[in-house]
Amino acid sequence: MSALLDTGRSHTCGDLRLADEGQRVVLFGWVNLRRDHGGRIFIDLRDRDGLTQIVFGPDIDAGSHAAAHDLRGEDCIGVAGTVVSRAKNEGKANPNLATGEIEIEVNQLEVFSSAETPPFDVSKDDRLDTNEMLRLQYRYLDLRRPSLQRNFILRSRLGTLTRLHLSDLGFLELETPYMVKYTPGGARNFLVPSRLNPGTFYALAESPQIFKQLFMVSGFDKYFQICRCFRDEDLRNDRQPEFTQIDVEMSFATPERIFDTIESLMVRAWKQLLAIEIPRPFLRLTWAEAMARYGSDKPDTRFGLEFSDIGDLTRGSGFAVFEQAEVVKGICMPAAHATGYGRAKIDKLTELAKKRESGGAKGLAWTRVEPDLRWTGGSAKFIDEDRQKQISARMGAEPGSLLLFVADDFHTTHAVLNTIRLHLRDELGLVGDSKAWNFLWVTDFPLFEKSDRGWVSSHHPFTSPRDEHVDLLLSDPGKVLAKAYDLVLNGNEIGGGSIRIHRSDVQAKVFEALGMSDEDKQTKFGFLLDAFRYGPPPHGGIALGVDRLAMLMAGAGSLRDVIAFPKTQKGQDLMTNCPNPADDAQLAELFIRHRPLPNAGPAKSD
RNA sequence: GGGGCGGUAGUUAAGUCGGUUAUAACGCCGGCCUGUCACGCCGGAGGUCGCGGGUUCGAGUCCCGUCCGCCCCGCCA
Repeated sequence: MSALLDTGRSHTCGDLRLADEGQRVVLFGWVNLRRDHGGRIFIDLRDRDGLTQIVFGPDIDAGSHAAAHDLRGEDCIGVAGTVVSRAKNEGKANPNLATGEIEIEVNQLEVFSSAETPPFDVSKDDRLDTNEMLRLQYRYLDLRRPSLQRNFILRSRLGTLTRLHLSDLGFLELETPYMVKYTPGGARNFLVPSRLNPGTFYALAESPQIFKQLFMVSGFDKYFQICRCFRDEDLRNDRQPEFTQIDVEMSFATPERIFDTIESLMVRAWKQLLAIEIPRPFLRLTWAEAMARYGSDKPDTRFGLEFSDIGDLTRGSGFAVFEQAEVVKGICMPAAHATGYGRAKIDKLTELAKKRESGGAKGLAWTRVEPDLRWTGGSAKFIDEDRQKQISARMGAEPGSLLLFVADDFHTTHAVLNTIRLHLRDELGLVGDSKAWNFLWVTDFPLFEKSDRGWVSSHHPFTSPRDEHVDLLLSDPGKVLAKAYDLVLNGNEIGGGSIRIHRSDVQAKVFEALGMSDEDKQTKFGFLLDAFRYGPPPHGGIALGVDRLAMLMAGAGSLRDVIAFPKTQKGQDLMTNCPNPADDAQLAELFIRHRPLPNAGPAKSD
């Protein structure tokens, strides 16, 4: 039996202040750091709320003092004692601690459990520089660190606030299945074999998309859910195989009504969780404009270096590189940054521009701008002076500016200049310690994208085209714009959605444009098409990535720092050693035959 | 599927041109210490240099293969 446990905790380790002096308190927590001076032992006691210094001495309580000698880092203990002012107690306040003006003189110590020496230093929290493999293997210890605890406390509050806010606005939180019908196309699914139906599979839901639309058909006109989604694609720093989204759908929606809902949620979250006021309405850019000015559908609008289209000015210049290209665009580096940007750095940029993963330009043209806006160096000798001045003026150049050009097809030019622009952002520290939060709606995405298998949906096949483009669906699918939108924050896509199709004739045309056979439609989405025969309301919605939101709000460097038990880049959980092989009996029950693998073993065996 | 970076003590890292017993800091263990807060002082233990093979008189170092981690491209309706 534990006396202290029965008494109960009176305060957390972040609670106590000078005003509490003289109180008898009970604290529970972990030994963070221990400073043993012989006759005085100081311990920083840690819980998720903070640190409190506790003091042991033979004159305070001989038994506790003796026992404290054997305490070690990460022991879990309970203490009872008196709150005293450090100043009055021949000590000094610690300005680095919220509780730094007081300490607890302990006269009752109980060791709930002692800890082995941890594999890494839990108390050192300033840099999470331990090998991430080890951190993930001992995730429960990693999660004891205050910086990670802060992230998860923030994340928890974001969820609570979202539920409150959307409920206030009249939304219902409804659940949809995670085990759903397998429909190939789109993101790769995780499959779950069905024992009761041998040879068949469920898929783990990659999104609640179709079900939330059916909720609209059912008349639950405002729905939301904070739900998990599963996609069997390769991982990235900001991509995990299972992730959480705030899923929202509204009947009788317009894009503006959805923007209003989401903007109010974001503003409230930033205000309550970060004490930051975000101005409304958020900036809006059409997809075409975003591509033209930034070469990206998720532009970072915290800094300039926007593109200039100079195709019309280079026509007839005689400079083959420019003349033979479909699109000629440039970025103007202001003199302040261009000074000291020497030939070596320009060569590095050229190298970057040529890399396949940057977009693979044939080269990077450049020049410097003179006081009279004429050029020197680089491409100067290929362009006559009149054109030089015109281009300089178009690009907003000043004396000393460095101009960078890419001339290629539409896709390559924009992709490469986008890479260059983001590279310059990081290299020149253009956003640096900026506390800017630039929210942006990107609207009017193309409905379809060209792929090697023909036209495919940019968003998903239930996305509504703009009304005036319905007639183009079959005649000129590439020109059709969608009632689709993304929410972008500082260059990160944090959400996306659309107004959906609710008219079966329009849906039929979209399926046709996508080259889906009648059979295909019926097997994959028959139930949805059926549902739409019974008075579906016009509707639309959006999904926000909770993990990315939490990552940005917390200032975390990786999605893994806001997911409690994340997977590695190979999709493994190093703590539980998952995924792992299933035994033959279970496989037999599922009618799955075990075949020897080419080269692979279990997750990790040593 | 492709490109790049990395793996040395419990942790973080150094390790030159291939050459003596593989270093340092922190942590850990023992001792001393009544005002520290990254406490201090004295002493000590701790290594399959990711793994396998090769070159060499000799490999942490060079070569080949392989595993794992991270970042990026493809992929993510």
